[in-house]
Amino acid sequence: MIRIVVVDDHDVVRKGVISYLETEEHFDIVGEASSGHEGVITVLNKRPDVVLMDLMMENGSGMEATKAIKEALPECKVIILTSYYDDEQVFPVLEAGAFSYLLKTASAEEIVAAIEKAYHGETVIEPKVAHKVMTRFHRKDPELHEQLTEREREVLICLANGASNQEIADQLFIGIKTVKTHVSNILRKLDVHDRTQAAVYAHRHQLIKSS
Amino acid sequence: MIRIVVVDDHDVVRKGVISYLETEEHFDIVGEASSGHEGVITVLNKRPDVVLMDLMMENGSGMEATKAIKEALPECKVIILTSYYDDEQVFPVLEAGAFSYLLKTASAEEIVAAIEKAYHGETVIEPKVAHKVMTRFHRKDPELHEQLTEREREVLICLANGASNQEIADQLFIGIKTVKTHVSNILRKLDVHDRTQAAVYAHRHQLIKSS
DNA sequence: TTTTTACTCCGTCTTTAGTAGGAGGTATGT
DNA sequence: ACATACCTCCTACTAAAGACGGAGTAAAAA
Repeated sequence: MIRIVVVDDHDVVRKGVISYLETEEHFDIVGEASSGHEGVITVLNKRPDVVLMDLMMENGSGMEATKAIKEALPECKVIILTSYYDDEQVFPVLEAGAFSYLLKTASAEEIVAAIEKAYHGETVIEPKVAHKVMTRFHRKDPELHEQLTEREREVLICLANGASNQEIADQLFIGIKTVKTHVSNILRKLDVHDRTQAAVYAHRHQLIKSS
Repeated sequence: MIRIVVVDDHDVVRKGVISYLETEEHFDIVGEASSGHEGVITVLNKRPDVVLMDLMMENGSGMEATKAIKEALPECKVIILTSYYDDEQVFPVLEAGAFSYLLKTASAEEIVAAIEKAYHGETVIEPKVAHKVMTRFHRKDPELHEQLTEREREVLICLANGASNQEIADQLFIGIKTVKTHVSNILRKLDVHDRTQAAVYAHRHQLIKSS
């Protein structure tokens, strides 16, 4: 089952796409949203495998939503489904983390195929823009946590098990001040704003086994 | 591969048990410790499937360690391997979360079998005490998070995605004071001390998909 | 109807977390 | 000899989290 969320502010389009996708037995539409902001919340709660995202929406752009989703759920594939081809939009949204880029003129079969391919890690780009893209997006960004030192990794593991700074200090036999230094460095390197997000990061990236 | 940690303050016993267990190809001794306190840390970091735990240890009892492990990693099976049969000890340690209870007089084959059974969810209790136990430990404790209200669950999901109180307030369209109230109630109901532990709880119990 | 539960919000207080910047020690490699 | 990276600890500050107690509302259950 491929878990899917559809984000489009045009109700008719959204409902239509959904009802069609539902005819596919191995698709599971776990959520829908009518704005980028709603979309992010829905995606965070439902944690789908694939997101179908409209680029041009009234309140809250699909681009920002894509960026937010990509940051929070790097494994989640966002497929941009846009009304028209715009050179200005393509690259920013791909940089934002979009996985595939389709036009709404695509056939239903093409969209189904794109979802399946995305699920298996294969990108589909509209032919018109494909060649412009192929060159630039084969660099996978290095996992952020690879920047961490050994000690920082140890601290992160304790932190991600729910330990307070004082408890980490006790477990690693260092001062709480030192722990704070490490934590600050971890937060900076992982690009998160507090320890809870760092703990979430650790669990999402399986630095900690979750079950 | 069954991942195992051995905790025993008697070096000879510990080393002996380990070297025997290592002859089993499908066993992976991922850690060892010589005290309950060390044991907890090792288990949290290594996250084994099964823990062999001595009950009577000098510094830090196996009972407290068992309790700590069970709280942090409910899926981790702790097998108590004790020197003698003591009515006073059996029930507390089983209540603390021990999964099986063996005497050190057990044969190596019995221990191996107990590990394999524990891994597959089957409890082994020393015959002498088995009948006393069978009656009392078939109640599975209710998942703590079932006590949460709908709203609290929503808050927990946001929290476990790394949101601050203010961000939760914005997402749910309520005041930050209200969020604080909910968070306090969540912490109490989940029996944790801060939001990071609550986030960890949510990920461990799969209230949030972790990947 | 009364009671209970859930959700909302408030003020006050204490503790913890996190930032910023500096600083000394120890490796390690250039 | 020098530079770099890491680990350690420090002070001082600000912001956030959390505890505690109180309180109003609405809906559901007794």
